[in-house]
Parts: sequence; structure tokens; C-alpha cells
Amino acid sequence: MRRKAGHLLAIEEEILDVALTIKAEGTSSFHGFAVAKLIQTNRDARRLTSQGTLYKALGRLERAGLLASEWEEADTAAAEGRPRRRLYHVTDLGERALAMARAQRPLPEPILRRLAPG
Amino acid sequence: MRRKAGHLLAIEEEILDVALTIKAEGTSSFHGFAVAKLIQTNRDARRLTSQGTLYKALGRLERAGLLASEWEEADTAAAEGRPRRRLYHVTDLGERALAMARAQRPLPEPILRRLAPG
DNA sequence: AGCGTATAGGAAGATATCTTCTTATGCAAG
DNA sequence: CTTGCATAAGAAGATATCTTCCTATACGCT
Repeated sequence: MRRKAGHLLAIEEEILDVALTIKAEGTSSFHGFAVAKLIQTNRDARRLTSQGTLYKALGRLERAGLLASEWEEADTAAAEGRPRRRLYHVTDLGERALAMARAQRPLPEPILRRLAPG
Repeated sequence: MRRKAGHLLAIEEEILDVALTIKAEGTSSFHGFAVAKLIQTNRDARRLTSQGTLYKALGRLERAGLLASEWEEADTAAAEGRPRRRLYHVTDLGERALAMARAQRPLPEPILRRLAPG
């Protein structure tokens, strides 16, 4: 499933989209698992994207600089009795990239280079 | 499967046993997952005790004061890129209880009371 | 001796992230 | 237009802990 040269994959655009929706609702960060559940329930219930696919997409987006992340405070997770989350937020570059993607305009070279594997 | 009055369950004795084996090999603490794997591979491969059973047994042993635990340092887990472990160690009371169990001598009242649910 | 029930056992799932391995697809080059 | 291959998709499993729900059994009592 090769990337159409110059463009974001559907999943990548969806992640950015979900992220900005969450942000608009007042939460500045999001984590992978939450996106997974959102995609599974709200969106395409049929195509329940696997964890593998999702976390790899998150990795690509971060490598390309469209997302940035940091580990959640250990205390926060401990207080809620659950594993630590990796908290992502959309960067300015990410917002611009999403705008371009929505307008179906090809993305600039450097972004594409960093989205590619290796 | 009700407890034979005055005695440790097979699983409980096994946990204490494994814990002391690990300790004898030079590691002062152990975690649930490690015990699970040890029981699955080394010991009864057939009766691969489920996580549920194991963690509940660990809970009983800690409640009874035969084990004590603390969370692993967040940094340690982070450095190795895995979830945090709960590190258990056998208490003096635990060692004594195991000795009694091995000798098939009934355990003292207060321990039994704390092993019981509720 | 038989029976009821408390309680342990086990399956399954939630929580979260990430890796590995295989499969499929769609792009691009011929 | 066909084919090859790069790469994303997905399945599966590893890592770790813990909860809920149902089932089975053995203990203790009549």
C-alpha cells in the first residue's frame, strides 16, 4: 500500500483530524490508545485499524515532525492505576500539513522524506 | 476450591518457593509476570496458571504479610521500554510460613485470617 | 455419606505501547 | 497494460498488572 507520492495516508490524516478535534474540545494532548478507540467506535467500526498500524502511523507522523510527544508523568498514571501513556500533540507543522492535505495539495519535500521509512 | 483449613494453597506455596529460589540466585525481588513465566515453563507446563489466579494469589500473600511489594522505579522501566513492574519480596513471616507449609504444619491463626477473602 | 456453599480457578477483557512477521495493494516503471 | 516491488496493513505476540464474571471443587457440616 505504497504512499501516493506527495500525500498523507488516510490513517495519517485521520489521526491529525482526531487530534485537532480533541484539541478543539479543550484537551491539549492525546494518546494512541484513545485514538484507537475513537477510530474503532466513532468512525469506521468495520475497519478497526489494528494497534500495529496505528502506532506505526504515529511513529511516522512524529518522525516527520507533524506530531511531538512526551511520556506522561509517572505519578499521574500511578494515581489512576494504569500504564503510562505517551502524550502526543500536533505541531504547527502538523496543522499546516493537515490543511494542505485537506486541500489536496501535495506536501513539501522535507516532510515527505521524513514520512518515508528508514 | 476452598482452602484446606490451616494450610497454604499449592499456588501460594509455589509462589513462595519460586521467590526464594530467585532470591537464592541473588536477585532480591521478583515480579508477577516473571513468576507466571517460570510456572508456565519450568514447572507445570500443562497447568499454565492464568494471570487472574496468579495475581489474586499474590494479593492474598501480600495481604497476609508473607510478601511485601513496591512499585519499580519509573526510570528503570522507562529505560528498558516496558511497563512498570510491582516488585515483591518474601518477608520473614513469609519464610517462616513456607517452612511450616513444607513441614505440613498448620499455619498460625492471624496469617490464615488475612489469607481469607474479604 | 451426601450436600450446600464458600472460595479458588480460569477465561476474558481492559489498559497501554511497541515489535515482528506476513500479506496485500496500489504505485510506478517498463 | 502488465508486472514487480516498496511499503502500509494487519495479525499476533511480548510486556505487565489487574478486574470481572462464571464455573468447579473440595471442605465442612448435617
